[in-house]
Amino acid sequence: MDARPNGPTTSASDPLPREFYERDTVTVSRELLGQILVRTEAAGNTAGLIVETEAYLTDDPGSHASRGRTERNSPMFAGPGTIYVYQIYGIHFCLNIVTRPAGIAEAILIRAVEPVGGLQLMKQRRGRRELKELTSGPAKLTEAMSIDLSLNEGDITRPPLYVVAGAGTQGPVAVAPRIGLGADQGADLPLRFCLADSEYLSRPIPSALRGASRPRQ
DNA sequence: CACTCGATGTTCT
DNA sequence: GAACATCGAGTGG
Repeated sequence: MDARPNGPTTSASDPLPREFYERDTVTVSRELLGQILVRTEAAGNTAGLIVETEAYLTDDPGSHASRGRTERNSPMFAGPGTIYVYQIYGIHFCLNIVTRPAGIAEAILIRAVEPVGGLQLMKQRRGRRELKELTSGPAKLTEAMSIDLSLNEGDITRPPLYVVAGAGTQGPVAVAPRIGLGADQGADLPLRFCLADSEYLSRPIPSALRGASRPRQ
């Protein structure tokens, strides 16, 4: 146990606290970049540096909650720090983290991470060796880190799935339209956040949005 | 190398 | 039928 005499007993490897998530969803989406997603389990631990997120907001036609509460999206209404895992196309899983207080359905989709721990395990689960193919997509990272519906409605502030402080955003952050949404789903809203220099993005940042902050290839 | 297409199960749009 | 995705096969520069 921690034996410090006074003050908060937090250290670099402690999960980020609930207060981190209980803020404006766009702010949290940006600030998750550069933090580390950790998955602990008996088979071994895996970890990834968060490099890409997307915000899904209230009255957002792209959100699963845009037409109200259903059995699937109910974790989105369950308060800050709630894990929302959904199955897409019946076969893949995507990881979201809820931000707003209970009753307000906003969440952040984790779209890509950079592998930083448990690489052997990730390669096994993904059936691939190339680092860039392990976690460069929302359903790739859940496969690599063994994230499925068993974690749905869980708590992102404690094991077996949580976030710890990483280096944060050191390089430029790119803001772009979200991926995979139709014209009637807010396809143009700038709610995708990326570490612009990362090699592990799910898709390239649109060239039109990549100017100023890019040093030069 | 870029692009297209079909197939894969579950949920709700 | 389409969806916040991925993979592999096929086609064409």
